[in-house]
Amino acid sequence: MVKDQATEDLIKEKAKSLFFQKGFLDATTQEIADEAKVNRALIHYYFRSREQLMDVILEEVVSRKRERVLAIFTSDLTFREKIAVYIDAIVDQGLRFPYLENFIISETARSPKRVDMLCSPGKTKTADLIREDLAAEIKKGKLRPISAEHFMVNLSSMCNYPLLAKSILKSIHGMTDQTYRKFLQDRKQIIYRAIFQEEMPEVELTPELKSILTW
Amino acid sequence: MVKDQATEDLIKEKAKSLFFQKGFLDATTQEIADEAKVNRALIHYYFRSREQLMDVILEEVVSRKRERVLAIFTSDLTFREKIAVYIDAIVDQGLRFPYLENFIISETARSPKRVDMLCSPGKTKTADLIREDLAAEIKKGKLRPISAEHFMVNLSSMCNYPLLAKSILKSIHGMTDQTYRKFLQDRKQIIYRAIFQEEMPEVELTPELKSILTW
DNA sequence: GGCGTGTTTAACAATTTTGTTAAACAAAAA
DNA sequence: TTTTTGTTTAACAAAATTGTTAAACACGCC
Repeated sequence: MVKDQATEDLIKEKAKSLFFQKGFLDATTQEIADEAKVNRALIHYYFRSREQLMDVILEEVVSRKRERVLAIFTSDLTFREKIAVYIDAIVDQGLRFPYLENFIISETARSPKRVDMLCSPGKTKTADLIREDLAAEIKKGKLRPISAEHFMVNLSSMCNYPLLAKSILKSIHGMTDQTYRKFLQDRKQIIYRAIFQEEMPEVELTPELKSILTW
Repeated sequence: MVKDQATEDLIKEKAKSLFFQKGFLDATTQEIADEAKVNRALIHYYFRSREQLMDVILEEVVSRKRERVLAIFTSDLTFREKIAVYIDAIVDQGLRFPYLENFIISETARSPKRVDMLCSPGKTKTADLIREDLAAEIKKGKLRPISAEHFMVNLSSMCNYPLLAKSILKSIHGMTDQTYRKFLQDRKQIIYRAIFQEEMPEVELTPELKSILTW
């Protein structure tokens, strides 16, 4: 008999749901087991320890995200279309998994080991993916000079921070979940304008790109 | 005999140091006691429970931050000078207390109770502080139209996110602590330019403002 | 059916962590 | 000096949490 992949996946899925959707970033093995309706010892049977379960999940979710970003930036869209799609993808993901980014930030802040796992030297850097496109834009005078690193940090900051600070934002501005979603949707335009000082284009996705971005 | 304020403060200071500077966001009461070189029970004597110690610290640090922001935005600097000073203050604070923002984000994500404590209805919203200035700038055609809320979110995102994602950024770009500090210093200019498309002005602080911002 | 392999469970052990309490202690007040 | 009040400590209790293990179980295969 082979390891029951279904059960293993179930545990992983339920753990993710607790971490990313319900926001129980410090969920115990018991809570995870309850959620998956299995015995707690099963978690140790499949993943050895809580720590390793975290490793697997973090690794999986980050590499998926990397794939998606890679797909966007290696597509044959124009530079500005790529950025528009990137913003759209990141914000949508944040709406669907409200605590994913919090999880990544907390875990990487907690243990440096985790960071190394995610950012090993071989991995492609987003900044490298846009460097040429960016330089071309700047040369054409369509963008103020800026390094690829700072450009990416500006971009991902404006996409991710409002997701991280969700509860604070909601409270300060007295938003409901409804209005918060609306606010984030609006931000897509806002972010694009902050970067390019012009309106965000409508982008027609290729079926291939669409399939990678959908989940 | 009065409660020994010195001891109480010592515990608070050492806890903050663990949380904000050393990054032990989940430090136990024992670790805090060790750091302050006092018996663990003292923490309960002064703060009743770990939870309440957190409350006190979070409340204190956020209200201090609020004071500083308020001082900046109610000063008689020009709008653009205010923004320049704000960027400078937030980034410098992030360099001095690398985990403060992580602490705020984790704690507010963990328990909604904490959020309410920080953002009670009476509190001044930053967005309200800049609304008029912002409208004036826009009317003069010196800035593209944008709501005060989105403007502030853009601004604080670009200031805070690189602090939250410190370990990730360092790892991806192979930065040392040295180069990371440099990167953040450079960002001050970058952020200002991203917002106003022009160089950041040198600002002469009034002694009063300076004293509030220094700590 | 019986055997063997892999899965699942219940029970247990060990550790960590928080919170309480009673007693020791220090210093000011009577 | 004795009392009183507040501070500090050591020891204890309780709860939560992780990890282990041995036994029960399910299922394919001989």
